[in-house]
Amino acid sequence: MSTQSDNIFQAIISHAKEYGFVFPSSEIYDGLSAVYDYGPNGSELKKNIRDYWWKSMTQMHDNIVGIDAAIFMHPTTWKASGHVDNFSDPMIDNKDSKKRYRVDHLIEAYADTLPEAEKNALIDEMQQLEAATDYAGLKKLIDDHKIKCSVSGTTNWTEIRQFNLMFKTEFGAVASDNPDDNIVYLRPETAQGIFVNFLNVQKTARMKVPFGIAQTGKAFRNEIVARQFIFRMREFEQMEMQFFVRPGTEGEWYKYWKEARLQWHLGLGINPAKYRYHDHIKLAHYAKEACDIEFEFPIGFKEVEGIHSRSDFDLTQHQLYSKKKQNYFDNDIDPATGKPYGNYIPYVIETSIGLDRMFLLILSNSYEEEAIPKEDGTTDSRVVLRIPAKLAPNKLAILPLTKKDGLPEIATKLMDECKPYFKCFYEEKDAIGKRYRRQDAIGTPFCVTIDNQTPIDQTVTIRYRDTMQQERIPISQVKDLVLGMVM
RNA sequence: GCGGAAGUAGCUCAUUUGGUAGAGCGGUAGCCUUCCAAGCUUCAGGUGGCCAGUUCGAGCCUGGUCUUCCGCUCCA
Repeated sequence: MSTQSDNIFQAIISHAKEYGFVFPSSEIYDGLSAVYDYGPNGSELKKNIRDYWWKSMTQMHDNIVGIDAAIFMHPTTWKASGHVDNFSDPMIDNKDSKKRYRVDHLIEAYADTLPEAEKNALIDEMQQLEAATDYAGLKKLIDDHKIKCSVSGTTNWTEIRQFNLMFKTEFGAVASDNPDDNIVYLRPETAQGIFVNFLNVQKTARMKVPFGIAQTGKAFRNEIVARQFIFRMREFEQMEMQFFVRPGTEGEWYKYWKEARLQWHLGLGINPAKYRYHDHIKLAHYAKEACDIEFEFPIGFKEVEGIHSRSDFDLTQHQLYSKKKQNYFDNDIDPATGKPYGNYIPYVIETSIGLDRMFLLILSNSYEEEAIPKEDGTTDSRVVLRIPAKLAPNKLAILPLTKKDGLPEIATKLMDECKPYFKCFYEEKDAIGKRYRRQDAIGTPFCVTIDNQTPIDQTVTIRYRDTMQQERIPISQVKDLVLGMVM
């Protein structure tokens, strides 16, 4: 990361706070690590992004429907999904070098130095201990083999501790004798709320494969390192769509959604050169094929969205753990046999985008510090957020040039006319130039100014944020003109 | 978690060796202004991150603590 892009990132964070987009959580108590709050402009922008996604999924696809599942889920959900076992890595620290290791990495690195037979025996033993979550046994394994820290060269280890990905809490007001009875997790992904409702949705909405279920909502993960502003948060919001397909067709649907999702991003008018795919080589336990859509943030190319071919892993797991059939009966005729495709567990293509990351993407892509040459030879500066008009917190600022001569009355009338259709901002104080700059700073795409000519011929000037150009139009056309640009 | 740096007004920063804090910008209210951060005036805003210690006296010295930033470590 260069110093310059680092400075831009810092400037964006400051700007976000100063103009009411993003505040550090609980700031008066010195903040809470990796948690942030969205302010007045931020919550509008975030909502607009969410709505834009939701509409593109559910309204623009007649084979995708939405749900809103609870954050709390039955704890067995997370055993079935693999989150309980696969995402709690045991860790160990060397007391001399202060280095922290994942226990499996430490033992595997040591095993690589051994002859083949000894190596395999050691790995086997480790895996059995891991499966039994026998931390004492793993520690003994490290001690018995005198495994050293590569930095300090000593065997002075702490006890093995578990790193928990999921937040745990207690369910029910009455304590149980067995504390495990009451544990629920805050969901680490929204996807499982879709999977456990697969048949409910399919039957009640009368959906036929291929079809999708969309959902937006909060998810929670204990990150090891909490940095990089809202890019990596402990509480964050996902926008996910799980698309259920006939087995054997998952390859073509994976390709379809991989392409469709990038087009969604480009449809916002963002420079294609700032995007790239990152295909996964090493796949998660549930994945068949997977890629990320990465965006060039000021901190480098980072993942915004993932497209995963999850096979029938999740539904099969839930069938296993719940003992409830998750079959779908496909009445369509298979041309190969002349008979219906019949019963099967559908395969799933997942598209999963981080709403907060998308927010940061829009902010990063929009932020610009501009130098403007003035007529007298000096230069002016402005900070402008070139937020796509359809996502901007405010669509239109209505500005009477002065507070006199009946101009505020005309402006208020225009405000009342436009308000039901899109978010407007009214301001009559300070010089017009200052008001324009304030709107630039929060990304308002259009300003109209009511001046002394307005009462005479019912025209106003409309000023465009990106070019700073203005033109004179009839006041009666303002609403439809803006509406046409923001829909 | 480890190492380094930094915490003074909403923001950016001053306050020469210890003597109870200032400026610019921003905000507020008004005047004047007919289109890009203009001018004049008004007002508000800080127990100097927090807690101890040294001292007659601490924003400044000492210790602790918290937070943030940078680097390392980890990352489905």
